[in-house]
Amino acid sequence: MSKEGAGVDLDKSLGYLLKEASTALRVAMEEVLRPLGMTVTHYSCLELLAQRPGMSNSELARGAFVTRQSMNVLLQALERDGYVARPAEAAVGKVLPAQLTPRGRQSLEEASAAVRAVEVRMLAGMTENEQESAFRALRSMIHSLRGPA
Amino acid sequence: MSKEGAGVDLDKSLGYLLKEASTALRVAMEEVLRPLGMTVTHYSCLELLAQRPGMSNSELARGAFVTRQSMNVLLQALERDGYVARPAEAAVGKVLPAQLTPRGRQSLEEASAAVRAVEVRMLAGMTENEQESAFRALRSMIHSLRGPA
DNA sequence: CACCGTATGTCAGACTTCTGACATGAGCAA
DNA sequence: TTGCTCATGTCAGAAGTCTGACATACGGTG
Repeated sequence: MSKEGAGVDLDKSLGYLLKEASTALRVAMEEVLRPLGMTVTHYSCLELLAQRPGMSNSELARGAFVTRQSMNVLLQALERDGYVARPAEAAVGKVLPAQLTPRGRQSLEEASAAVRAVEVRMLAGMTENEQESAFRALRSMIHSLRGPA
Repeated sequence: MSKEGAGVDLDKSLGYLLKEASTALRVAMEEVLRPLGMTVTHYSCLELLAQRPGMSNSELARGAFVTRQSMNVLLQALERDGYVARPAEAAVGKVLPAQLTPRGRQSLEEASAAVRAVEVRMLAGMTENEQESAFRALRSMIHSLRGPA
């Protein structure tokens, strides 16, 4: 186990650290969601629908950071299992607004509590100011990355 | 396109923002790596090997945040294509130390420059102090998430 | 009106990554 | 020594996600 190499500049890369943090968060979420029989994307979809009922498949995909094809697969499963309901036909255009069923809402409740606990744990040891500046830093990175293609 | 809903607290969640930033970074990296015929994991593996020659499959997996099974699949492809070399048998134990071939080193050079440019773009508009505090914040989050299982 | 660009929902196939499992080898303790 | 624990490399199958493609529908401009 060669633990010590050169002064690997990966240790100084904010990009690498960002991926590391994101992975740690995903792993922690998977840990608490697995006992509930839920994946992270699964949960994300339900959470988005709880906060904005009527979102379309494509909107959900953007909100969960996956392609609309992936979200479609998930939505069909969630619909089949009774967590989500969509009209059979679009009232206007092709957009099918999705909604949580009572079962979906109930399932989300446990998951949401578990995920909130993870986020609280993640922020433990950070002051309000530190959280605020981290928030602004992440916003800035996102903006810069998306800007000049 | 209902863009305005309730005051979605996802907009205030550092966890959500973390995932958003990480996704933006991954997308930006994929954009510049695709013309080079490389994926992010592909690049990560080569970069790790450049900085710490002789890393094992399992070590590389941890460094690239994937399972050792996934890294093994990638490593076999990289070996087949001549980017990486591993001894046929372990000198001691089962660990097979991997190394970049000249071709791997050359391929990495272009990729590394492209990725560095992305990171520079990401940090544009942030002062040295802001970067430093973002660094500490991410480190803190990682530590807190991994600590109390 | 017709046209074109954009966005959506969906299907199909391929790729990547994961989980589960097994055998091997190092390290340590009894 | 024997036994136990942990880590590693690897194979096989399952699950998730992606790219590519198509038909459809809206919104603007000619």
